[in-house]
Amino acid sequence: MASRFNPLKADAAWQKAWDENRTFAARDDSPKPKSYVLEMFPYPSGRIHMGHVRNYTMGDVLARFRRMTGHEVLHPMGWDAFGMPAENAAMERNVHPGNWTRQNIATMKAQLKRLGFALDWTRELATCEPEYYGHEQALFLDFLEAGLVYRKESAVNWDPVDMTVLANEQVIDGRGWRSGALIERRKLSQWFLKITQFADDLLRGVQGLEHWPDKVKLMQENWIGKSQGLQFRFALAANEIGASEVEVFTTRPDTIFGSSFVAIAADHPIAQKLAVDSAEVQTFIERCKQGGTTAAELETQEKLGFDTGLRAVHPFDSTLNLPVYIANFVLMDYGTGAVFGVPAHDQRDFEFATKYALPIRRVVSDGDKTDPAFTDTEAYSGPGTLVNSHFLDGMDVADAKREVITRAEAGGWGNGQTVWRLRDWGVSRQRYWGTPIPIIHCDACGPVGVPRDQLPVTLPEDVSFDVPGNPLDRHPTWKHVDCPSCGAPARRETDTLDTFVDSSWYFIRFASQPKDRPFDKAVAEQWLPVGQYIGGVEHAILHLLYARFFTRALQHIGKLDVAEPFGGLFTQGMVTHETYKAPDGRWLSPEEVRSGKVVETGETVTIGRIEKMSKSKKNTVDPEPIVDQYGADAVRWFMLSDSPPERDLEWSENGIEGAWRFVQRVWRVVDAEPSVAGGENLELRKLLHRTIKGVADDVEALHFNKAVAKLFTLVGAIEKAAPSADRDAAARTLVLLVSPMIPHLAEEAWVRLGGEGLIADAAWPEVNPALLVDDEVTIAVQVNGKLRDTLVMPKGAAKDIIEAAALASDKIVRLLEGNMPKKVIVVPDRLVNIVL
RNA sequence: GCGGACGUGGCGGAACCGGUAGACGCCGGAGACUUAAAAUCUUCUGCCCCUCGGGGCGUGCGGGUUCGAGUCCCGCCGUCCGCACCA
Repeated sequence: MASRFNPLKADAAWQKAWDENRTFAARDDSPKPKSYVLEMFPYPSGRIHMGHVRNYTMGDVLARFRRMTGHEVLHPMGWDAFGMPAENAAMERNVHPGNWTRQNIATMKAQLKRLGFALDWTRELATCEPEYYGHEQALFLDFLEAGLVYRKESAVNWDPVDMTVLANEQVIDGRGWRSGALIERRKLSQWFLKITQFADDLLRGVQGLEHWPDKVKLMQENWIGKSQGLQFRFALAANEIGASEVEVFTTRPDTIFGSSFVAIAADHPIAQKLAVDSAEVQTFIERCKQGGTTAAELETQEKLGFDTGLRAVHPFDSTLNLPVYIANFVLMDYGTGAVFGVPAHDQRDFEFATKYALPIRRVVSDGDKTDPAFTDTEAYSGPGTLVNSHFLDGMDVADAKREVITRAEAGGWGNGQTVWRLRDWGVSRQRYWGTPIPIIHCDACGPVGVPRDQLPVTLPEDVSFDVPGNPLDRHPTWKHVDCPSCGAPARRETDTLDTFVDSSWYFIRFASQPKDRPFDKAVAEQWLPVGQYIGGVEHAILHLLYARFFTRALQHIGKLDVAEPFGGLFTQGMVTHETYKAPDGRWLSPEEVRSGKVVETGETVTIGRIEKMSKSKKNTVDPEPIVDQYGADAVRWFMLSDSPPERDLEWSENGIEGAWRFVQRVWRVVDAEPSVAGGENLELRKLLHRTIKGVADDVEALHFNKAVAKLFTLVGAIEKAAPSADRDAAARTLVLLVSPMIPHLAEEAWVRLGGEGLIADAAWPEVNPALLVDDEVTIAVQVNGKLRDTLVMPKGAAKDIIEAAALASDKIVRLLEGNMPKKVIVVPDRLVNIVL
């Protein structure tokens, strides 16, 4: 008798069975080939959202599939548990960040469990626990000892009301996002990690990441931003402030004879010196600092310059003196904070020179124009031959660059130089809810590392958030300690580490978690690198770059012999939903809307763009009630259907309904009475084997939507097939094929079919290659490239036989009207094209 | 501005290496079962002509290469993403 699959009962029962059997616990000592599947661990914000569900479903399918294909799979889960939201909650609701976070973790863990993910919960970790961050502190000290950590004064965004440092994203129109206070630039002593020391390695390493999306690789390359050129000094003509030279960096030393000015940043030391005695300079510098740094503002912002009266002497022609300007477009923190301007060959310089009537001199010919007078309306920055450049004339750009660098080095006034866009990583945060930086400041000894036997430096629990500022800093006792070096009274560092540090090595700790050290080298190396890492593109730059840096830094100090942490990377698309607005302009949630009307008031709703689910637009769908209603399998199936995983998936009621129907269809197929009739069905058997092969290939390539389509086709074919032994076999195999995607139903069906053990431990079905080849093929018959007929022929039929058959077809005979074709093209097993 | 991705029915999307465009799903139409509904099943469903045979058009637009182009080349248009005064 046909029954229905009841996810309410099945989900919980099988989740319990997997738990009790420790089915998904990864064994370090397994002889099987190892496979590490990892999704980016979540921030415990409160509840699981659809983005998590999609992300973890994809990883789960791959993890389960890898298990079926004979791998020992590590598929762990943990919590990126430090960060600002916990402190915000503490301030708003007077709860302790730790309680708030741990409560969220408990909630979200329960939610994840209800989706039946094949996770190794024995390795669960939370970055906010001393068992994790204590080891991070040890790594920090390792890096400190290895010279990879240093302390430097650095400007920060300071909110004077909240008395805290803000990230750039938290500064909106120059004001603190929370307090609304005008933000000050303050200089604070901060800790930095020397990521720039690895800039070249990180850049070169990108090339080797074959299983990363090109897009992400490119973003990393651009972020690292390598520029090669010449750094050199201009001598300055005698002047009142006693500056003798100004150093500039250029990627176009070849154009040196086209330079007509030097420009320095507003905060360049020379500008600062000039400002001391000049109100005019002070005013100009102030003006430069105004104006935002947003894209739109920069686009429209005028190039401003101030002629300092200083004159720079051209290194190759001492009779040539270039005016030195302070300019608002020169950045102090890139290169040397000073540039020389070549208006003919740089658009920005061109605009500046036009505005201040500076000479524009052509030194690179674009092929036909060689005249020094430059009359074009925009700069020419393409390739060409040097002209009007003395000894460089006739060289191409690359040769001229080399020549100038050689001469500069020989003359002792400059050097070939590589400049990076990448900055060292400032990791100090003036916050409570983060990893305490294990440093003690002593007046006599300076900053001293906390002795290893005193780790972890734990966060004090008794803190209050009713006053703005860093609770660690105003804690009555916590920071008062003795210097480990000289014993004098000293102060603890009260800054904590950027949470990106926490996520820079968690994947290593997952692979190996001894109590007494961050990880065991040999064990971690068995699992690493992560075979497949899955997460959102929003982490394409920072997290992935920091994790790559950390791994290389660990390799550098000999702790781990792995260069790249993530062998394969996949960035999945977002889950989106339509947005709705009431007539008064407020956003409406999907539950408030039915058939274009506001449920309560009957007002007409404006349907807006399809956007990423977000609380502010109210277009979120909470996964939990959906799981309640349809079960985990339907939700999982929907997450995999239709949209390619790298693209956005639009949540829809119809979509989840369709997924639910599919789950029940599979159940009905399996639930059918076994055949007693026997008999065979070769077509079905062939389709089955094509599907085994196809689904495996698709899952391996993360093309879940294609795998889903193939499974739909197979289910449809089984439904239509008359009872036979082949049909029974197909139904049984189907259960194996869908088991990575809808594992609860698969377990339930496995029992019903008399399968042994858990299907989670079953092997992926074998493909019979003989069944993948067809002995008959359909051949398209075209006339002048247009399809006119099809023929069914034995596979591998000879060309002349196919041609004869095509020409003999009724339709073709009619179309030919007795004419001879000019040409007949035959592609064996594919098509015939008759050209008239 | 620089860099990148993409553009296929009403919708999400398939289409290996240039070889039958629209698989599969959703929506929609018609029908079966039912007192009725739900569920389920059958069937149709790119557009336009047409007398049932069939014909024409069709992968953002305009060209080109080819026996043959969604796929390759050139030029446009549009959407999205990243970076951004980077010397």
